[in-house]
Amino acid sequence: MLEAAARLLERGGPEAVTTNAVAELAGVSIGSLYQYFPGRAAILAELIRATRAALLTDLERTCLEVRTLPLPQAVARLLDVVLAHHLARPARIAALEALEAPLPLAAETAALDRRITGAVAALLAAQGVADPQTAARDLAAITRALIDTSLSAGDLPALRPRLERALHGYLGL
Amino acid sequence: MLEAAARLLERGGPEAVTTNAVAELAGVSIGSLYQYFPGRAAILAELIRATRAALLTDLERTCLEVRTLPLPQAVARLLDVVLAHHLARPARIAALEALEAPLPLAAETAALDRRITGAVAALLAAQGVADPQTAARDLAAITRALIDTSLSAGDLPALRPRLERALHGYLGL
Amino acid sequence: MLEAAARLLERGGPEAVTTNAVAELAGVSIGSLYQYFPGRAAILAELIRATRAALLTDLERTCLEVRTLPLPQAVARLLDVVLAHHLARPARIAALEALEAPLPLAAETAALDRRITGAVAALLAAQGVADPQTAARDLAAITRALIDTSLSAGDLPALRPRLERALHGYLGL
Amino acid sequence: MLEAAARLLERGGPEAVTTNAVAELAGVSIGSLYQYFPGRAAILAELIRATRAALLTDLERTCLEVRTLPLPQAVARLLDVVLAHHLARPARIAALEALEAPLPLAAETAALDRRITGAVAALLAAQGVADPQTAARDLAAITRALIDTSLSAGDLPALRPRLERALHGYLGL
DNA sequence: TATGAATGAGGATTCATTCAT
DNA sequence: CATGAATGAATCCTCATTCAT
Repeated sequence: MLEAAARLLERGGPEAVTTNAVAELAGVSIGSLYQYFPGRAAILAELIRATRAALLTDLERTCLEVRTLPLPQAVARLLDVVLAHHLARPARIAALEALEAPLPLAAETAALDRRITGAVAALLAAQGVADPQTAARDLAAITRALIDTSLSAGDLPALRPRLERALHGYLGL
Repeated sequence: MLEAAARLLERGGPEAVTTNAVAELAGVSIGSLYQYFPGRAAILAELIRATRAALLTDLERTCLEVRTLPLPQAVARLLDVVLAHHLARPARIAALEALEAPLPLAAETAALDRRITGAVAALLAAQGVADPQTAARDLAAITRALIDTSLSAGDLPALRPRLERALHGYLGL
Repeated sequence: MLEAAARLLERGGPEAVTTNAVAELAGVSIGSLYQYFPGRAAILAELIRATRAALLTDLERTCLEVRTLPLPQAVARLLDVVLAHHLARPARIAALEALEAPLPLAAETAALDRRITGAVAALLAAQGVADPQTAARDLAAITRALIDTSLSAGDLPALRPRLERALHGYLGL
Repeated sequence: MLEAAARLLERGGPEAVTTNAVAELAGVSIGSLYQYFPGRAAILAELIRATRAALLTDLERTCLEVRTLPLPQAVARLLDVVLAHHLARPARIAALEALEAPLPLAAETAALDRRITGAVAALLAAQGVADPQTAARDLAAITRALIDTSLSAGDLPALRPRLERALHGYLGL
């Protein structure tokens, strides 16, 4: 059912994710849908949460692994993870991000966000970066933005060096 | 009527922009609304187009003015324009950007986008930047992304130096 | 539309009063129904209110008229009014009364109720009846109850003397 | 399960008595519920029937006991029984009565009703009351009505003398 | 040109009931 | 016998759009 919701979101935006459409595409009845989710909002929320949780898992592990590397290499490794995350299901991630802005993020998802930013911020702090919280947030924003544009322009493969230039510039490397 | 639609969009997101709500807030009848716009989608499209056109006007003029300046100063001047554009009505611009992603951009708006990117690209080309089209697109994406995060984090005033670091880094300055 | 709702209520009880059924029987679209009533509950509430208001009008006038009559005659005149009220649309009144118990009476309807009881209580007080508020309430309850039973037993025409015996007994006449 | 249904009925009215809610509150599965009752309506019907049967048992016994007493005392004894019946679970009885009006009384319940009325009618007939069937019905209606109003007004304790005045008046005592 | 009442397709949600395990 | 996941008809309600005045 989440898979169905994600597919509808990719194809037609948030408005296409109707409870009936999700149920039909998932091959279940609306009744069943409501046995697993309290409502439409919960489906979208869970979609966001699950995606975030997947990224967090990968990112936290990597942050630990690269803690002792020089900053440029550490950044490169984090980029590997994030780019892989987006490349797995490009349209889906983009659509979910567009969804988040207006939505009042569920408590648990907000917590995941804080943990993601926190993990990166800890890494930056250990490397002597000033205001690591803000830096982590900014780097994430830049990364997401360039991935999204490249995605719709179709030149994701060539993005990497441009993205690294921006991030290194931000970090003063 | 566009003003009414914009206000509703800021307050309640896309779902709040119903034809009836727009008509009421604008102080006209729905009948009249449909005499000026063929439908709900057209209102949103025009809202995007008008905002884009305003930015284009400012940017094109500035691009001409800074053509002979060294790149860092030129970038600084363009940033002045873009930041002013966002600061005038922060919530509105953010909401409109969130709106664009799923929407199939109208032909005219797409053309405006191309002119905006083109103007900046011409400037970059004149300064010897490689692949100026892509660079213009990327710089715009970075700028938008950092403005949006800073907006929701509430530290827009302190954004400028961080943003310039990222852009300079991207341009290899 | 209220007429349609009332008819459905008579025939099939509260559960038969669905918004779609009301609209269809009234010969309008559901959309129109929602332009005149904020929701299903409002239709039922208005039905009760209107019926109460009609009774109040008749009863208040009669209370003034009979103020100087001896109590037995006054009671007889009030009974005329109440019986006429029920006989006009017997099933409807009964159904509405069954509806009221669980419903959280709207403020305005509760006010009407108080005015009805108040008018009768004033009359009783003027005649030296003890605890006129409670007496007014009790007399109304007895009257309603006997009308309802007689209605479903089909012997309304013969009810009058029995009803008067009960009321006179209550009042100690 | 009947107990659960009754509790739900008291708390939230007929609409709160959903099959799922009954099953959950009773601590059984819906599947089991449907092994004991053919459907939702049957639960409500049985609730009414059981309550009626309990009253019938008490009333029939009492009718026999008071057969030789003078009418006022006999009435007082019957009132003892009926008032005790309501006072045991005031909200439940009131809710059940509200439920009966629209419902098509099951055959067995209607039979119970006839036996209740019949028992009282026999008593009245033995005391020379005219039209004992109708009288029994009317007395029951008056009693129920005054109990209900007093219940919602919260002055049940003080009801007795008022109720007896009405009943005695009806019976011409 | 302006109005706004009317329309009805479509969306979210509930709940009585079934049936495979 | 018991279970409870699955079903889908039915309900309330919204909102884009039309059209007679």
